[in-house]
Amino acid sequence: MDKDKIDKKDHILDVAEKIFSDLGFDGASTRMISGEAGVNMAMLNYYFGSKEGLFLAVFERKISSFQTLLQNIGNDESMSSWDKLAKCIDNYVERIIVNNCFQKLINRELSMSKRSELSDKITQILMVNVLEIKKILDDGIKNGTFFKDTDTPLAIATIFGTKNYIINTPNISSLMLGHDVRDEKYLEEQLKPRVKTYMKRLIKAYLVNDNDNTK
Amino acid sequence: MDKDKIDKKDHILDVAEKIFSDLGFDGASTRMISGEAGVNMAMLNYYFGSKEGLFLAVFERKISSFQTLLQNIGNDESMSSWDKLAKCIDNYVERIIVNNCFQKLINRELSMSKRSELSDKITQILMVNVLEIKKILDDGIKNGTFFKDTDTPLAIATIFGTKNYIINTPNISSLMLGHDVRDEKYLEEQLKPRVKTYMKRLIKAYLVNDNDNTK
DNA sequence: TGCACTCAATCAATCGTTTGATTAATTTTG
DNA sequence: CAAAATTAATCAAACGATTGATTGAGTGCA
Repeated sequence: MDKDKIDKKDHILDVAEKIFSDLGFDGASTRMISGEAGVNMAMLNYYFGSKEGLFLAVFERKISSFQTLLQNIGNDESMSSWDKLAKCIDNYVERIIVNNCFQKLINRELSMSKRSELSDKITQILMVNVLEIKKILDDGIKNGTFFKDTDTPLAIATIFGTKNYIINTPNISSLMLGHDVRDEKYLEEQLKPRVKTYMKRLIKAYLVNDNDNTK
Repeated sequence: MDKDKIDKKDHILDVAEKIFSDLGFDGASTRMISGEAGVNMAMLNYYFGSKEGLFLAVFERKISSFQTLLQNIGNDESMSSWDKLAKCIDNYVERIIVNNCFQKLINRELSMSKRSELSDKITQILMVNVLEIKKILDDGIKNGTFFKDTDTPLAIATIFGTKNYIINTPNISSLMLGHDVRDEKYLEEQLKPRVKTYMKRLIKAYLVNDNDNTK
């Protein structure tokens, strides 16, 4: 039946996403993916044409779900600049667990030196998030809520970069934290609230500081 | 002569570093490296044991000088905790931006979770640097210089993560900053001092804050 | 029968590594 | 000192394994 075919393709994409995320494009083999997915190896080429076609299919599926997710970021006029930013941070940290293996894929692709159509597409989509936060920061500086000499681009790099570091280098962050950051229970119950608290305190100390912050 | 042998090994390491950085560990082949370096393929195994051994040799050469630098800072009794940390940040920013293509490689390999042998060794080497900074932070907390409720592991994640984000996602950070972060002149003359200033101000605001920082 | 799907078997290419022979350099020995 | 013995360095060739991809025979359903 048609639905079964779609389910099977989707299942292959699920497995491929995981394996590509763990091992990279070169490190992942088509045999491994087909074996893990429980399908014949020839199915990958039959469905997706090639290994690269499979990789692109994984990406496009994720990106389309990303785009709809981004649409419900609204601008609440009743909130202060800081409350908006705090809510952004909370929401952002909240989402790191759901897509964390895909996040690794995205960052690895973006770090490749060659400029591809794919990385341009990813950049464009991620910039929506970035610009959302940038707008909040700029507004807050304009209305005097935030430190006027704030380095906005670097502050954004800190928010995204800190999270990326924890997720993308799990070996190191696990050693630092004393727990396996890949353990979902620990992630949900301990690390998530901890990162939220830390990130807001860090950013607030930098942005909303009324003593001498110039040296 | 002995010096020639060292020069040849060094030349191989130079070439290997470039190719590994461009293509990743899996993407780079031993044939490509030996061909580019103008040596017989067997020499790689003769000198470095294996492809992985070659990679680790490249890696250790890169990081060893930074490691001793960090240790010298940490062991300097004449500096305050904050001055030590500030110097670490300065040196770190100074260093990574020069070697940014290799840094990207390291992060790519680390983000692949399953390759046990290689990533474990990289982790082990990088942890020396992490622990050096952790020691400075812990000392500063103990002697009252730093905020007592500092989340040390996450603060470290911020230092490393912010820098990683800037250089690993050059497309995005270039758009944010309004300049191409891959332009070496801009990197050297503008971005580097800017990141140093920002990073120290950010960390200081978080660590050395005497007003209410608990909410 | 016709069509979409599935499979084991196999393809050529490339991978990292090993081998055995050869040359260059060094040390030991008479 | 010179010949001999030993070690180190280098090379072309080939190793077995694995890679992504293809084949052609078969499957079951419409």
